[in-house]
Amino acid sequence: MSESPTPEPPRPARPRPASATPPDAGGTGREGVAQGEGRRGRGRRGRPRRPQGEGERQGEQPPDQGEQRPDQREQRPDQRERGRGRGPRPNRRNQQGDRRQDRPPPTPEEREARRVAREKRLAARAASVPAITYPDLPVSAVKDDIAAAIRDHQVVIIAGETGSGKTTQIPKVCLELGRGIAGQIGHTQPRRIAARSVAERLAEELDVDLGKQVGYQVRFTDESTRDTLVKVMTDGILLNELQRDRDLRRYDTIIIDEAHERSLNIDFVLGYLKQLLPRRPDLKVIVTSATIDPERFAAHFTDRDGKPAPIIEVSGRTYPVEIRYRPLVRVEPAKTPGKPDVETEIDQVTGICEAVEELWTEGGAAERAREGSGEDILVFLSGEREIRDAADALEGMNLPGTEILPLFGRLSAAEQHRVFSRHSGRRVVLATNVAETSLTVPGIRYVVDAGTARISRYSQRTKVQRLPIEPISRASANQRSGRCGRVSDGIAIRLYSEADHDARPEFTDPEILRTNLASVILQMTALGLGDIARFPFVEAPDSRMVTDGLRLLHELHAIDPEEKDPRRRLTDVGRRIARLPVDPRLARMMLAAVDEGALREVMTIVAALSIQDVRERPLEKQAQADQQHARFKDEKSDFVTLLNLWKYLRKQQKELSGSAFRRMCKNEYLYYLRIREWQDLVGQLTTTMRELDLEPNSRPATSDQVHRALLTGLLSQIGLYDRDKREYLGARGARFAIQPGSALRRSSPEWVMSAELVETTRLWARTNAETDPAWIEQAGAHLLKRSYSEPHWSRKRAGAVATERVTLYGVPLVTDRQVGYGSIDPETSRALFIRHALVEEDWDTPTASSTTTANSWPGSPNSSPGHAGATSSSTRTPSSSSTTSASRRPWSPARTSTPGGRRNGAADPSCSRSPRTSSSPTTPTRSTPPTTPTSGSRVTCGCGSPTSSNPAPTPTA
DNA sequence: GAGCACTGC
Repeated sequence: MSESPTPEPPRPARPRPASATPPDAGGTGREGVAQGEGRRGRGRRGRPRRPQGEGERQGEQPPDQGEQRPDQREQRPDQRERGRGRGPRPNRRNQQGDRRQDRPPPTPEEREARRVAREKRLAARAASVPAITYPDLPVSAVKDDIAAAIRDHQVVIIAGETGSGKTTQIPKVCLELGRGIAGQIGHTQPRRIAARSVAERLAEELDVDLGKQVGYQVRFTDESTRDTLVKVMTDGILLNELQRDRDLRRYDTIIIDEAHERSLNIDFVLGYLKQLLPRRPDLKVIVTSATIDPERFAAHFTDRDGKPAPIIEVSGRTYPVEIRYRPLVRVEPAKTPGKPDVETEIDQVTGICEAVEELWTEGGAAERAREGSGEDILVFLSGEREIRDAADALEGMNLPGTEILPLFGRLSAAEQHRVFSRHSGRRVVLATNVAETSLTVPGIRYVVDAGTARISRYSQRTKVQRLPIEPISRASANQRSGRCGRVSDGIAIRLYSEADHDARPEFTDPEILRTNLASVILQMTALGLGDIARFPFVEAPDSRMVTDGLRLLHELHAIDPEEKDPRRRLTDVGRRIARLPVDPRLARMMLAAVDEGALREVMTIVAALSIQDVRERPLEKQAQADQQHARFKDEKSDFVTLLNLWKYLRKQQKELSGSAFRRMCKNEYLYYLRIREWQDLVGQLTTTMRELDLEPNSRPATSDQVHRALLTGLLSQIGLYDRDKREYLGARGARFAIQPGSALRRSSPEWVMSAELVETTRLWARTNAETDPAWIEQAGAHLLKRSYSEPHWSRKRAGAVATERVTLYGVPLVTDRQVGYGSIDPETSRALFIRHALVEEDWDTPTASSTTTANSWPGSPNSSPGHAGATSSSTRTPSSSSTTSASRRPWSPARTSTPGGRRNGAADPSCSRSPRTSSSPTTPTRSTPPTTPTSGSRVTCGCGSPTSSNPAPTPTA
């Protein structure tokens, strides 16, 4: 093991290897973990994993139309050459469109050759269909009904609980119907691990090799080929394929599994399919759901006659579960007869202990447990803290032969894994919602449901994500109690009353009603779907949520809010953000990083922010883990901390063998599989950026470059420290605190930007860095509000001046900057000029070498920065010789001098208004501050570079 | 002085 090394200095310039994927760390990474890991390395039959972005780009065409356009197959030389240059580049999609039109129509011979090839492919696919048998499962009993429904309808809804076998048997019914030949059968799952295991089971039941007739694709892993008949994938993969295959031509059948989960992806796919069906009459869609609410999906997919899609119900193979209500009150008979009984509330922990005790003594349970049959108890709680409290109390009960196990997402892999290990005696597993859908805890006979969960909600008021603890819905309660009826009959105790249960909402709000819609809106705009209000969502989001999504996209420069034509609303930046497989804020950072020359660093940070933290903090060893991780900390930036960690890992990986590296990870509380995912994601982002002709920097970027790029994605997540209240003032009056664990917790710098603001017990900022109001003013120029006070005549500046106040979402960036008032309020300024300069002659006649009104222009280098807060490190160097053409300004004194030299001369190296920001393709400088000169005069900033559209000062860093 | 859960060419 190495001694705490100091993180490396910035990475030296090193040519990038041809493959964008980071070098293999050795090992196959196949250890099973509770969640999240994908099978890596090799397929089951030793087939090498297909590298990302390399080799054939399979399946852009349906198997029966397998011909690929030449422009899709290879990069054309002109595209390759364009890659290095800066400046705007033409949209490739348009080029393809043009090219398609340019292509000469096929000759009859070509057409015939294609027809023959197609028939050959179809015959080969048909011949590859394996023999189909059905195991003894509830769904097998109704397979003929399902087959008939699919044959007769374009859309079929299949409702059935877990254990019915619908997930694995329906693809087989489809194959037997002859589907999967003309196109693939696409089968979506909400989670990667599910996609993989469904494909594995299907391949096993059909007795074929995984990756041949049955394949799967999840992020970073594609175990499917053009010859694959059934492709299982995450719904995100299907969504992403839309970008290249608008009509999903490669599929002849699409199965959307677990639709009741109603994730953002599922809702988007269902809406899209609804629109697609009339264009693809040959396409069959099967939507499967738990038995809750299949009617909603049936009604969504009405046919042309307005008839809802048929629903086929499949019974599940589950055992009866007895529900007992044990509300958290204790009823004692009234002491005086005739008076009502006395109810006293008990706390949740007591309720849990009593419920566990009740189940403990349940008829013969203890005896059965001794015999080794599953008698375990699963307790559902809302979060980590509740789990710890309950665990402490249960441990205190000293139940004989009993193990108490916590289970929540942030637990280390090993800790999560304990619930899958074999054990003797009894177990009480205390879990969050992970155990409701993502993880199946084996051997559960009893459930205790506290009836609450943390639900992610987007706050309309503060535009911030919240995680409030809420009563769960009836559907969720049903799902929880169902977790104990899988191996035998079970008992579920609900720590609330039946009346409480019945009064609860039927379903949890679908994600689309609870989340910021920026990403969905962007994808829809990029796909040319037009008006969001008219998109056929299963449940349409509130228009205010749409407005908020659009607002964020404007903040990111992704859309032009003034463009009325929705097809033209997307900016170049927006089009590129839509291509990048990360959150729009993070994608924005990457594009800004290109201009800053910091793409390599920012890509690493963005990938880290996109995945779960690779740093583990086991419950019992938090101090040791913190100590290990402290080596990487940067005092001013949690982002730099991530870079330090990345550099350390790369260095260790180079020096150690695969197994030694993994040992090191474990010893230093780093999660190997997430590190692999981090590296995979950096590889994927590198590839995608390269496809956009954007290359990473070869020279290491400075911290300022990195943070300026990050800031472009975090403009509404900045904060100004309020010393009195010891908290930060954020956008729209939000007040937040730095989360403990952030390196900035103690230093509390004046200005911070945060990668994530989440409201739990209070509004917390997680992953933060110090920032600079001058940078914010520059990056947020399109969002600033300016106001002016105390206009007066300045003898010294020979012009009207006023005090400027600049705010971003209500956060004061500048409070008392003295600026020229002429362009802001010409009339008042003119009056001041007449009264003071002309009438009172309060004016020094300018000499030939001095300047006049130019200095009083807002944004001219002589206006004081005046940034709020005191720690601004970036005071601009005043440049005394700026000038402007004043002749057209009616309020300016008649005599204006034009000092020679600088004007239109060579660029002043001290000028911060570099061409980078004014001509960059990714940073439109179009902005509409109220201070744009009205007369069209041109402001120069002392070095001759024109800045006519943006009078905001451009500070140096 | 602390955090539900997923997911993308």
